[in-house]
Amino acid sequence: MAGKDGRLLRLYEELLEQSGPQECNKAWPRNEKRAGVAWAKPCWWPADSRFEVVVGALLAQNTNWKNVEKAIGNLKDADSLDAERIVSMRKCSLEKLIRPSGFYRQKAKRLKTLAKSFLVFESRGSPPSRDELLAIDGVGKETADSILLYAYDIPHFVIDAYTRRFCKCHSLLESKEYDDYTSYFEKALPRDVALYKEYHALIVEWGKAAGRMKRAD
DNA sequence: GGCCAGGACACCA
DNA sequence: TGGTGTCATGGC
Repeated sequence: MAGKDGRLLRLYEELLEQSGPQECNKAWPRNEKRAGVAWAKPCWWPADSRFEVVVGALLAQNTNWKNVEKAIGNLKDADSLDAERIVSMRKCSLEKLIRPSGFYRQKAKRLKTLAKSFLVFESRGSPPSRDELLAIDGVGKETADSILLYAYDIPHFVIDAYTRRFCKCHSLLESKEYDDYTSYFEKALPRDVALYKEYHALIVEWGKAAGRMKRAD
């Protein structure tokens, strides 16, 4: 572990001890219909398929996860949580289904574009690169890293509002640059998908608990 | 009624 | 390059 930030690892161990593992290692059935990279369901990220992770990553932008769950629930109820269905359905119909997630007009347009790209990645049988994701309208760095880590098991540490808050609270780092956080975490931690998922999940749960405590004051 | 929540992008100086 | 406005719902 030479060269790695011991403090970040110690904080990880503390969170793990306090909250327990957020992500189990159990391999789930490969339930993707199409060819592609093997899909093992991540337990912490609530999704039944790779495409559901992709949809969740986009819909979660600047909104509460409960609103995302409602939108995804609507898609499931309409039997429309499927890339081909989303590509082919009318935009106004998609808007109605994802309305609870907020910014629904913008997200419906972007979701259709993302679903089209998803089909390309699946049909060629290889995961997207980060640059390919970033070239898609509505996919920024956080969304791209969430998709790579949770949908494709590619080690990119996800920097979200909770991660920034965690770094600030523990006086680790404070910056406006996304890449500053990325390089901090990825230099300090061993490059490991399970570790990245678990650490991010623990940070999110830490952030939610901190938020609840703050509101209770 | 106001604030916040697992962002991204366009526009302007 | 940095700041600001826009997109919008739902829970507390």
